Amino acid sequence: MTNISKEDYLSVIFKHKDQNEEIKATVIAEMMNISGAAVTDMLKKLSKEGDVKYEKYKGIKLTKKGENYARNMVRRHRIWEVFLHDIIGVPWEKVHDEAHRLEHSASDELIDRMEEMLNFPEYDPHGDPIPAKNGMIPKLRKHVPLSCMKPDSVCSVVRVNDFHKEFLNYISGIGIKLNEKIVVEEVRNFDKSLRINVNGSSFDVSQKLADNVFVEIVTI
Amino acid sequence: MTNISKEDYLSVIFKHKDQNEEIKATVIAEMMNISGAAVTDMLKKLSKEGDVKYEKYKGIKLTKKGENYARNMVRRHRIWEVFLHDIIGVPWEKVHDEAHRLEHSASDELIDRMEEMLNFPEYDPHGDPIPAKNGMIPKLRKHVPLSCMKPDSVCSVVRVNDFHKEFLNYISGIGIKLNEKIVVEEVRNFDKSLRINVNGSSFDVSQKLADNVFVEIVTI
DNA sequence: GGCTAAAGTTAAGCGTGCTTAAATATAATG
DNA sequence: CATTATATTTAAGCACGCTTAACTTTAGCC
Repeated sequence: MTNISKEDYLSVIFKHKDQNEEIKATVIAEMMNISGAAVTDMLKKLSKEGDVKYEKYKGIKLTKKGENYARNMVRRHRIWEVFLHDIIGVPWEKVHDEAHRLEHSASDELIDRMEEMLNFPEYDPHGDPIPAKNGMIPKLRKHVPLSCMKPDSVCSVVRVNDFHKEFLNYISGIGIKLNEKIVVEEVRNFDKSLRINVNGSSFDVSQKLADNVFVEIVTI
Repeated sequence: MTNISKEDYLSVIFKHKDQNEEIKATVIAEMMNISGAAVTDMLKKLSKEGDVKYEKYKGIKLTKKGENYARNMVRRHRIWEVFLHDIIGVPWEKVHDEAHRLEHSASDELIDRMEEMLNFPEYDPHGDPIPAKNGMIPKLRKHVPLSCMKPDSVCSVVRVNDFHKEFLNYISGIGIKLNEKIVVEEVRNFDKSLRINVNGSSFDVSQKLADNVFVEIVTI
């Protein structure tokens, strides 16, 4: 098993933990765009190497070892993201893919040096927390999807999902960025679309969009 | 054939051109630390893809296509080297390996952006020329190995070979760096070792070392 | 020119990470 | 609880980039 594949599998399993309880093989396959058979295959190898605890038809769980490995990969990825974004000026929507390619290649030494240059950032450009070298993961401010907000409330962007490039491109185009203030002007019940005001300009956004922007409530 | 392997083969062939005429399969094998059989194998594939002109037992030559590909890889590598060295502060002797891992992963866009940040450098940290986006390769100043210098002559470092980490580490330890002035104080005929003065301090260096430091003559 | 050493090639095989198709286990539903 | 749908696993096979061992060509030397 080459490291890059292993790293990708472990990262996917690790990142999923934030959201649900135990990841399904199907989900891994989907996230990585590979067949289910490939997942079963790799799980056996990862299990043999002690990175996941895995029993046929039962469940998939990172071992302590696997979790450490994965957390470090997420760390590497997110430090690259900040570096690319803040230092090199790579635009929001391109940061993820670029970082994904680079995260496997840099030495830990280089990652640490970049982290230092960046002054030990706690969050990546999408608002996701960056695990520290010692394993600590910064807490996120309490946040809800923008789609939950009521009319005439005000909120501030804490995190955005980075699954979809077009989405990131679009929202950055209308001025949404981390810590940006959003005023919810109107919520339409029939389709849950919202009229929001960002930095003085108003835009209509779908519920789907609002589902993927997470905000801290400023005024209800 | 995955890109990374192809890229390595083409780079090795390309870089060799500076020195000799036509590269031998044995040399490729040595440089890449693989068997001769693997080289033959890959040459067939590269030939089929039109990157090298290759005839059994005859010779190995890059096609125009292969040369463009290779030149771009060398470009990528050397821009990474400058970036790592100048921006991130990676020490001289670690720059090559780190860049080698990264050169396969970055997008061309990122490379261009880094080049711009660096103000379109012409030489990498070892003094090797960086091919421009349009394919132009900066000329090197006229230079000779330090080992050719006569006693009481003065020279300036133009380029160093970057094959060996310990070597780079050692020479940087005694103050040798690009454009540094070196005064040759003494040359011993029996072993061709030299006593040189760098930045006020004197050191004895072997011929072997001096063979790998290339200098421009200031005073004969 | 003939012989040997060196260089290069072929053949067979291996580990990796996939694939598809078929088999089997689990979950969901009436 | 039986049946169907879904999830997972197995089996067979493939492309890749290697390896070693055996073979062939070329180059160097007398």
